Amino acid sequence: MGRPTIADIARQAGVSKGAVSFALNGRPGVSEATRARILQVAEEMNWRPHSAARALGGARSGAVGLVIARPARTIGVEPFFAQLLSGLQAGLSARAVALQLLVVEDTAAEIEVYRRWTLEHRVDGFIVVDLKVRDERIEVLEQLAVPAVVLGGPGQHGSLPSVWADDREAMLSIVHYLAALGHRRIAHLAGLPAFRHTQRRIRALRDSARKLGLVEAVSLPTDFSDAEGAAATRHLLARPQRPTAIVYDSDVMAVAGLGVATEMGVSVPGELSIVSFDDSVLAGIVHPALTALSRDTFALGEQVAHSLLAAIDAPGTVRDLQTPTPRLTVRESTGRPGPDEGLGTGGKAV
Amino acid sequence: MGRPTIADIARQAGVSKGAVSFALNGRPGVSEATRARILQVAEEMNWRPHSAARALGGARSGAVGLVIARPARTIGVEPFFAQLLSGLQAGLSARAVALQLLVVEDTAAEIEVYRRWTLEHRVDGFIVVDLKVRDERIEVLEQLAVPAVVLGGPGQHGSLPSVWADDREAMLSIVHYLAALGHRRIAHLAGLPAFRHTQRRIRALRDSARKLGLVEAVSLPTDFSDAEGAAATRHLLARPQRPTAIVYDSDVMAVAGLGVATEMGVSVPGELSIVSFDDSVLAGIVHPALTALSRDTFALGEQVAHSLLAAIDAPGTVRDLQTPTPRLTVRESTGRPGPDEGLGTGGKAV
DNA sequence: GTGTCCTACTAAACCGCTCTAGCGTTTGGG
DNA sequence: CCCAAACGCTAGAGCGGTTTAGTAGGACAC
Repeated sequence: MGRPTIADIARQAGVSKGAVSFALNGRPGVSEATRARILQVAEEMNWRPHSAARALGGARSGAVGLVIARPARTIGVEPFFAQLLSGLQAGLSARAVALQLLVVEDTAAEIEVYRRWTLEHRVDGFIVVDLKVRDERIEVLEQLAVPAVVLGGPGQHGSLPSVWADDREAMLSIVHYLAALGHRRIAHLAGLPAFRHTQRRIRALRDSARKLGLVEAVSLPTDFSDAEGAAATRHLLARPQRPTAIVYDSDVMAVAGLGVATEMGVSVPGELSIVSFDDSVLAGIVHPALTALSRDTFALGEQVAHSLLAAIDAPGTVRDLQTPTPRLTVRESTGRPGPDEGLGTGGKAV
Repeated sequence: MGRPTIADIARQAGVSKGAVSFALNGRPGVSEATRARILQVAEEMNWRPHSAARALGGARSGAVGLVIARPARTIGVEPFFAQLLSGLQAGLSARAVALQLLVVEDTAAEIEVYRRWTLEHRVDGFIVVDLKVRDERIEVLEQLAVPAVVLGGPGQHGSLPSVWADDREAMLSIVHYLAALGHRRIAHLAGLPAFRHTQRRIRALRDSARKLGLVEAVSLPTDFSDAEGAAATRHLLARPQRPTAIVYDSDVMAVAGLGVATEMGVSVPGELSIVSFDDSVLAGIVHPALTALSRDTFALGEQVAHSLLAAIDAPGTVRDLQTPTPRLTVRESTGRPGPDEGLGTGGKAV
């Protein structure tokens, strides 16, 4: 005999299939004595529900989907994603829900996967990341009427609930910290300009620069890659009037920038302060260790998982959820600007 | 009406459900004219197969499983896993097979998941990583008679096919390179001693040390974490007779080690050469950039995916597959040992 | 003309589970 | 004491596909 089915259990326990189903799913309709007996037989036969059979009959598929539209080879670079993934896992596996992961090339392909997986009943819901400024995915998901949770808000994501952190407030805390140290020329190596969070950070920097009376506060968009991070840093440091502090939107870029500074003989933090908008082991192990915005990405993933599970259980009832604002972890890469602040004498000071 | 089923298509096209099934799956039993008509109707109705319905009836579930037994929070640290994942994705998505990912705490839990997912028909096969010295997972999978591919060999994985690279040869290439530069005291910060590849690397170092007549060649086991990597490095560098070169089993540890050396005033590569057994962006962006063993982890993932798909299609026919031996990428962290080689004068030389 | 084979298709069983309708028995209220 | 309600359970109809057994009709050989 192959794997046992509820019919086998029913025969063994001397009851009907229906009774077995009730007993195994903890729902009323059987006496406690019968339930116990059925459970014991099921245990003895090492029975497990056949996930496909359960998913048929209109029930849940027991999986949720995460589709990421980025060049496949770049995913490995971002500690952020891996951390998020681990957190999602933790949140989902508590309820024995599986995660279906797919990396695609672009948003069109991503949307196609949303369509397909929904129609195929392959997943019960989706997690949406990398929210764009005008995001077409939102309305597709709304139209498909499939539960979904958006990572990154607030607002601008239609009827879908989101889990978000206050990027604006975080950027302000960085700028205030740098300004307090005496920095007046701050550069910002931003991420992809199409992303909403990139826009929010750029705007926050501009606003606070005006309020604090900074001499310069420029945001340069990049593609998050170490290559562009390094190139932009080189460009900035070669200018006659160079910034005394650079804020990087990802830790990979920050480390790459640190490498460029070292290579160009610009001392950190003596002549240049570096702040990373993302924290990970990476920021802590380089030398000097990077001052970075710490947030618990793992916990974020767990939170997203919980919101999604709630949205699947009771669509329409889940509200947006704000996670704690990332806090600045001061390490060794930031300090007062040198005496020749912003005059660009060529990197030999201190 | 909800989503269309084959019954809807059958009605619309004026044929039976069976005919529709034949037509949609490209199997004989319908005329070309009828097939074309059915396909067109299916297209018009935007029909997609219900994955659960298909998986019932004994067919494939269309997903494969990857279960990783490591502390959840550490996964994010290893670029290796993320790269592997991306490669797996690429290999699987070509055949529209999904990847079910799960991070568990220990091997016992991992085995339980193999059992569960197999009995639940949730996946069609597994990818096994982190092969241990005496690995109990192998026989569990053999007993479950589920297709599986092991990453890391050769040998010692029962009847399961494996995809592997020659760790031994790779380690030899590192040692030869360092010896040729003049190094006689080499330390090796290894990974978890329970892993087979850790053992192979340790043995390779010991063998070549003997053959090349090195003064010292010690392997210290770690847990792959940046913390242990840093601690062990600190310990090594504080010894009176310190090594002139350290080989790290992961890039994260190598970067952490570089940080410690910098902090202790030990110049790299002047007084200490550093080699990482794993390459990733990380190794290239720190300063000095790390000499590292490069292998195409993404391609490795693709290869594993292909082997697994083949094993699912035709169990028992898939052979072990060796991937290209990683090659050393020489960057800036290695050089000739200083004149005070191995005498440990306190890190002020050069 | 009859028997045989093939093609193109239909009808229905089946996969394993869920869920509803229904039925016999016990329990409680008036 | 009788009827109604509650309980504990059974039978069986789906869910959406796949697959097998069976059949009608035409081509062909003898």
